[in-house]
Amino acid sequence: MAERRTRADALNNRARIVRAARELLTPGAELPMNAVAKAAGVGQGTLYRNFPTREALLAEVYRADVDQLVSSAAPLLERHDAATALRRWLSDVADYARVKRGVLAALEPASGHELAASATGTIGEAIDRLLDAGKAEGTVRADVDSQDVLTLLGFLSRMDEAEAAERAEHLLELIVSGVLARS
Amino acid sequence: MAERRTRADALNNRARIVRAARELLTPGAELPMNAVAKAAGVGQGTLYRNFPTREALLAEVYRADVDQLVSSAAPLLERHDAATALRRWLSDVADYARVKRGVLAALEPASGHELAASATGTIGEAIDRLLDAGKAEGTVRADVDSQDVLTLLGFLSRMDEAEAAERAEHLLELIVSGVLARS
DNA sequence: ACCTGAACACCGTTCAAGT
DNA sequence: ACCTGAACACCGTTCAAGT
Repeated sequence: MAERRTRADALNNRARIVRAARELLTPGAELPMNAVAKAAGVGQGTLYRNFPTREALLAEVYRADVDQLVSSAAPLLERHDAATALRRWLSDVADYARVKRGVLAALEPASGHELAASATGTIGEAIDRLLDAGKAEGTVRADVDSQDVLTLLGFLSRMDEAEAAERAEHLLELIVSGVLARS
Repeated sequence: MAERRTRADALNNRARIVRAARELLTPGAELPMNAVAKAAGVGQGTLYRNFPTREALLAEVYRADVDQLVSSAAPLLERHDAATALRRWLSDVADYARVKRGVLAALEPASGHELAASATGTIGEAIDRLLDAGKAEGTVRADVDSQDVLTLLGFLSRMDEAEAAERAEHLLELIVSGVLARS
């Protein structure tokens, strides 16, 4: 079981791919795979071995941001009732998604394929903690799971920029309202 | 203002394009524009003059179906309270969207571009009638409009087949729950 | 007036050949 | 063991040339 040493150039390439992707992701944010490889100065094959799908690449680019969102859930739960904490946390996530388009879409586990490893796990767990607290309070519907919420957030983050600016906040309010229990 | 006569071959081509598109749209339902032109036996230019966007083409393909959905709203409102009518109608639409993927996505007016003419108009009006009846009853949130509902339905209809089969119904229930007023 | 289809400018992805 | 980049098989869209 000796830890296989990864070659230094391989590590280096991976880092450069992630950095290049981050730099290419800005406003309207298309992200052609070929463009990433070129900007990173690697062959397309290298890109694909490191990141078999665009989602895998995006998940890595946004890992730090996502970790921060995940860890912001616990403090909210300490200071507020669960319904409020949930509402605020989702609002934060939506704000974040508005500037960094495609984050949630990358995290949302696309039907067939394996739940994209740790990132999806932890963000799913954060949502579950919020939902569970709300269910214990009786303020969140018992039949809602983190999967539902992630899917709905994924929808919002796929809206194009203009539409999101106008409507995302209001739609999130409707979604939250649907997740909360009738009183 | 004399009505300009359209050439018979042009009318014919348009009809063949629509028919070809309908036949190509089946299960997993990709719809390459080139494939439509080829199947219709016309040049790509002809396709593009008749239907500048894929959405325009889809809207035409599904016009009859959409008309039927639109006209099914009124009878529901006669027989049920508005909340029930809304719920049933949305459920019908979702069922329909599950077999004919992409219908709603075609109708949802994409941010910038002009509301795709009559179809969007009438389906929007059908939703508004349901919502207005609900608002009069006090069972629908006052701040919801048909635009919101169409956007949310559009999301659902863009899920891939496997995910839709598993989750669409439940997600629709959450959405309806969000649209209804707190009691 | 309307049509055709070659042509252009892109994609994502693979894989033989190199080091 | 890892890399490169040419090559393949697609897209959507345009526009010169035809009828």
